[in-house]
Amino acid sequence: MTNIRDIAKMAGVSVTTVSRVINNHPYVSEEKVSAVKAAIKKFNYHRNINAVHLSKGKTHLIGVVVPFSNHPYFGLLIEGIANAALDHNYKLVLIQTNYEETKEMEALRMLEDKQIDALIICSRICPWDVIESYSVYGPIILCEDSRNNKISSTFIDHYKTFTMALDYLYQKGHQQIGYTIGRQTGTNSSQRDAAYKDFLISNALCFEPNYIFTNRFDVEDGVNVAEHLLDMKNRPTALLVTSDQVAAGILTGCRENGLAVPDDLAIMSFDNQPISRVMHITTLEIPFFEVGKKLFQQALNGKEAAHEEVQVRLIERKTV
Amino acid sequence: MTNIRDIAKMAGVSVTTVSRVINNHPYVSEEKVSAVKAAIKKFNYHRNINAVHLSKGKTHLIGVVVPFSNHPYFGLLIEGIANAALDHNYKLVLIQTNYEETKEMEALRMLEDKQIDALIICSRICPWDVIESYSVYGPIILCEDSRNNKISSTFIDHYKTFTMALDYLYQKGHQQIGYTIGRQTGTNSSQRDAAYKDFLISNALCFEPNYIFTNRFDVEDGVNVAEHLLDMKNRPTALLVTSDQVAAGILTGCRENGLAVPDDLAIMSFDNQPISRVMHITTLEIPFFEVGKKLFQQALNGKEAAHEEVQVRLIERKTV
DNA sequence: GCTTGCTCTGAAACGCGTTTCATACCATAC
DNA sequence: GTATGGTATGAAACGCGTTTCAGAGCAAGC
Repeated sequence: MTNIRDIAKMAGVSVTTVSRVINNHPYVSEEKVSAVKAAIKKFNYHRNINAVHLSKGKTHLIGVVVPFSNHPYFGLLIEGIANAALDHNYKLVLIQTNYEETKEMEALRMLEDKQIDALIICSRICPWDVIESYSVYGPIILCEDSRNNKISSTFIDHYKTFTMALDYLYQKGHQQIGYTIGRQTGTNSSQRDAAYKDFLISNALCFEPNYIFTNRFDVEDGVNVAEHLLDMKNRPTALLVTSDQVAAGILTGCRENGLAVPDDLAIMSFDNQPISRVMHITTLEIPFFEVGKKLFQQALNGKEAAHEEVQVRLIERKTV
Repeated sequence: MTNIRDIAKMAGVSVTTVSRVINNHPYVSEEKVSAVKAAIKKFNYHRNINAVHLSKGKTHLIGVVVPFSNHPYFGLLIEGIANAALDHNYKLVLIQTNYEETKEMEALRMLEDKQIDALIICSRICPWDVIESYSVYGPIILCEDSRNNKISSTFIDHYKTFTMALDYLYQKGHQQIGYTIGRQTGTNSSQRDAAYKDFLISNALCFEPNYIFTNRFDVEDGVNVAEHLLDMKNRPTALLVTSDQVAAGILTGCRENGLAVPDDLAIMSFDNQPISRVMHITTLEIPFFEVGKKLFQQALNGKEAAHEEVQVRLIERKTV
């Protein structure tokens, strides 16, 4: 393999000059530029990018931590980040954790080792203090409300959003409202839980533990919720569903079992994925591209912790 | 930042010995091992991974080219590859092309620059000869039948599969069979097209150009197909659909418009994604995890071109 | 006529871990 | 008693591009 010194020799210039030509530095005479370019072409020279990385201490690589890649929520988030990265000539290193803490630690260690310039964590398992301790090595951006912490974030205020959605359902006459959620831990979930409980209290409603369906991620989980509903004596009249996929499953399950939507059960969902459009599901739109863009922007700028709130938008369709 | 030489000095050993300790080389005495480990701990030393990459000429990074990240097909493929990568301590660099040739070229150039050890292309736009010309720089693996080329692949024989599916529909009494497909170009599509045309000929059926729906990727495209169908005088009685998402859309569209499935229209789909299970769509299962695993395996082994065929499996449900 | 400041160039230092090669010691093997 | 081979260790070379620093040449400004 030819290296920069070979090219310098061939072109009759110094290594510095070759480097300048490669990096479009202005102060190189035309003749040397063409001599270097000719040599590069002749020997099909390509700089060893790892040497560049070592020398510059940067890799133009940004780590993206997701629990799964095949879930539409994360797929869309990745797509949003990927598109922002494209524009800035950055590449993404995908770190799929399956929610295993060791994998998340590996991602943090990649930041420490300077294998990535920044780290975007779309969903976290590690505790705050661990993540904070790694933030000295480079920007870490989270996708959850971290205003109480020293880590940057692009987030949706799920307390506010959930409250808004619950109020909306309440105004439509619903008093028996339940919700489905993915995992129970995590900032987003606890914000939602808090909003739910506060809503019940301020409207003097009873807490029904079996109105809450946890670990619902997928269409099939949604069908399962619908089947559960059938067996309930005192069924909720409305459900807040934290993913369009789950909502689509519930809707399908209801239809198959003769439960009318929205008359027997109102469904309000999250995300506004294509499936919700097709199935006319009322949903709260998350602007994934905007989120992805902001996450990337923060990863790029780094330095001080910043917090970007993103607003959701209610899209009224036919399930409420 | 402390480097390996600092640690060597602190521990009173040579740089080589430090390197040996880090890499668990056997020939180091216990006392030196502990001295080095102590120094590493004391100074919180972490080796600069970019120096390792430069020195070794490897990055433990594998590039994965996809047109989109948010499509369930690619999401599942990525998930399969990511899981295989996890087991082997490799990381994935996600290169989203949006089917732009320049982006795919960038991925090839990353291989040339040694930024990635291998490249998996899930869907390709560049012509064969271009891809072949880059295969000298490292393993390139494709996700399409490349038995005619010098590039490795894990693939599904779409000619065989399509033929099988068409025969199945024919045996069920269908003579007016159409199909939907994503993009028209590409090996997979032309194999399918060839299978379709051969099927028509060998069964003495007429070619109806408007039985073919191109550029159908998503649920919404599926709904659109259903709406198209309504306007047709001489409607197909069965449709082969190359994605569960599209099939779900068609099914939804049919139901909304009073077209009975399978009586008015039979639907046979591909992938066996969760949505097809929930909606009881008859589909041809693609074993994504197996595909992902094999793709990764080939990327790892590299060297000579190899071809791995993967079989699909018919899953009979309620749409045929 | 002298200062300032831009253009152009290259030697040398820098970023840093791995690997080869040489060497030395000690213990079996014959 | 000598050859053989494993254990243990370090100096130096290697992978390679970027950047700093120093200096030369030339033109515009006062």
